[in-house]
Amino acid sequence: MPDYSFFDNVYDVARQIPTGRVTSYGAIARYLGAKNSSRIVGYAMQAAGSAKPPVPAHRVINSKGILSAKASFGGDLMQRLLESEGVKVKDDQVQDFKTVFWDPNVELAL
DNA sequence: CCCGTGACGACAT
DNA sequence: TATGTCGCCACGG
Repeated sequence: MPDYSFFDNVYDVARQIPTGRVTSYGAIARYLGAKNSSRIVGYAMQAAGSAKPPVPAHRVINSKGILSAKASFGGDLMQRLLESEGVKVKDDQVQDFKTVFWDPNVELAL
């Protein structure tokens, strides 16, 4: 087994995001007990492309519900993936964000 | 070991 | 309300 690190915790939570739902970096960070390390979560997601099994990084966005990572996916790929799962996106902003929002602190109800 | 980087978040103006 | 700045901490070089 590889060397586990904070990234692995992030990936583990991200993989539990149900289809058609999204969550925020801060929510994951908070779930991991590092609410002030929201940036680290985003940093981890950037490397998620090399993670296995693959992580649905397109379901992880910022607390504003904005596709801040869209640029990293390339073009409108991220938006298309979300819409493909039933998440409506308008101008890089998730519609009904509070409705599709999936909070690990609540759903996983530790 | 020290420095720079970053897909964020909260607060200050 | 909108824009700008600071803090935060893991990872790589």
